[in-house]
Amino acid sequence: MVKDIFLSTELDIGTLEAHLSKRYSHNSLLSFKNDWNNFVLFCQLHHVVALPASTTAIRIFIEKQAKEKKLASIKRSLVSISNIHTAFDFKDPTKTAQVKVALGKIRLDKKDDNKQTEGITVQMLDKLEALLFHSIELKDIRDLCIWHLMFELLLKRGELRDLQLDDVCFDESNNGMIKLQQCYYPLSESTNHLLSNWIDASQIRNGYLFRAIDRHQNVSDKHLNDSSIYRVFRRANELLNLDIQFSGLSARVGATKELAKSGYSIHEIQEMGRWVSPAMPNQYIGNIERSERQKSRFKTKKA
DNA sequence: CACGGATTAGTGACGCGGGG
DNA sequence: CCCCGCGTCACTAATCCGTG
Repeated sequence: MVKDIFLSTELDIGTLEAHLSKRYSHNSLLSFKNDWNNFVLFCQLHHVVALPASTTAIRIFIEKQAKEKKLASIKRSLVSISNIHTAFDFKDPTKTAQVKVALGKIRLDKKDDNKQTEGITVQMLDKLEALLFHSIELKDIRDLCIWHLMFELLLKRGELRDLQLDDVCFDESNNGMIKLQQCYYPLSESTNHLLSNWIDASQIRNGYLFRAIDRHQNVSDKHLNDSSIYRVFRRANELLNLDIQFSGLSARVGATKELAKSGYSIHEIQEMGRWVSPAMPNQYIGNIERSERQKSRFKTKKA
């Protein structure tokens, strides 16, 4: 019986996908699968039924999970369990008051357990430029361009990865622009220069804008891998000799904070960063805003 | 405007490939 | 045979959007 494989901790993505009514992306399916197998294992250890699971079993499960997992992971595992119950037409055991209360407690305990990516600052970018500006190594030219471009355009990792040479264009005054989602984003003079350097040096004529380079300076024709973009930022860490850890989102986070400091409104930043909602820019600059409010209150008091 | 649900990002392990 | 830069895999965690 098909249900057996759902109770075996050996559920695979294909079987799972076949039983879900909605289509999901690969990563989502991967997560559902892992979460579910994890839950089944728990049920086996405690000799309780996983499908359908009792609401008490779910509660004890998440309370145990909370000891080692982040809140985001627990929330997602509830979603996974919910999905599989729905797929088999069982009543959803995660939607009960008992589970909600337990999750609420966990939420309070883990209020600040999600750490935010470290942002890269203008000063750091300047220093990187000073370090590598005269280098003729292809990799140096590429990475320097990536750091600046991602910062200036608030690019996500995936957006950088998918950029094509055709997305680079020039206005009447020969100023560089990048096309993203049908919009044109102008580049600063210095970033424009770094980009031209890269295009000249790499001799890319078409296709993906940023690509892998092996140590013999051979430029691949495929796009730069997600992991590689992450490594490009970790390289910035090493070059700057910093304690903090950068990641593929560092330019986006750093630029958001920098823009807020320069007086841009949340709405403007949201548009620049192509966020659909202002929630994320709000989160990134939340601390700055609060501290600014504190400062201004201090000023008025003094005056 | 908090939260539920879905997607994307982070990250170590491992392996590849070819010049030294 | 080693090494470097990268791609792939496999997983966890953070981001992000719609909605009520």
